[in-house]
Amino acid sequence: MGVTRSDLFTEKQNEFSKVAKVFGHPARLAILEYLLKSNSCICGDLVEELGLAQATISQHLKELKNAEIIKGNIEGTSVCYCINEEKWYEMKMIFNELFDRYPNPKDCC
Amino acid sequence: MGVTRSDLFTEKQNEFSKVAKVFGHPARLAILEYLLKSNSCICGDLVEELGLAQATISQHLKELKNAEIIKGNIEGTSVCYCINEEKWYEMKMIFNELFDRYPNPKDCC
DNA sequence: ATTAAATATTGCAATATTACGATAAATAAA
DNA sequence: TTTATTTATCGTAATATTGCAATATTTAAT
Repeated sequence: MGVTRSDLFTEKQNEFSKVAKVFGHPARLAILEYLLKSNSCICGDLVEELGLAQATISQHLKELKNAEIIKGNIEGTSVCYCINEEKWYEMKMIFNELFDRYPNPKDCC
Repeated sequence: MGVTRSDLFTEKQNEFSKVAKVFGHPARLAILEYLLKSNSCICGDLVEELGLAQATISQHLKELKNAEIIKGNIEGTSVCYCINEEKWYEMKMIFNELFDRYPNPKDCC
């Protein structure tokens, strides 16, 4: 066993968790924060900045791209990465939708 | 190797990713959503509701509790779980802090 | 055409996560 | 005290993730 039972959950729950999982690694957060302050960068910048191996950075970039959180534009031999604006706002929205569902006043045990 | 290089990242990044990781499984989202609508519940409710084994639910509850996202109060033979209000608002805040860091107007590649 | 530069992919080892049956622990009810 | 109820923990198997060296791929420059 040991395989996530996606069949038991809603499409929304599976989608949300997939996005959240991308935030669930400090290297990917560091990449996003670097992109937030620099607007765009190439893989090599991140290798220098973060101190992880090039292959590792590339892998994290791939996951961020798969989740559509970032976009990559080929520019010569390098790839210029930046945050995907649409997805960013969509994420902001769905996270807030969740956070705002907390009942107020609450009545806890 | 294969062990996360927490030493390379900031305390904030490591903490944030730890919280995000908890959101990164549909079962835990389902648990939180159930708690949001019912205000409180016991482990058995979730076993029925979600269809995962009791041991599995208990494990997910443990992770949610470790992350301080939920609290558990012993009531007889059962444990009443509910959302930790303080942590909930704290999470809302730190996620929004991240999302709001997106530069506008942006200048992408 | 060669060489250089940048990124992606492959292959592998280490570690972490997920799931569940079995069992333990703790309290309530009889 | 015995039994029932509820949750936690243990043990284990399957799967997923992380990291990096080595290599492949792609385009630019010479």
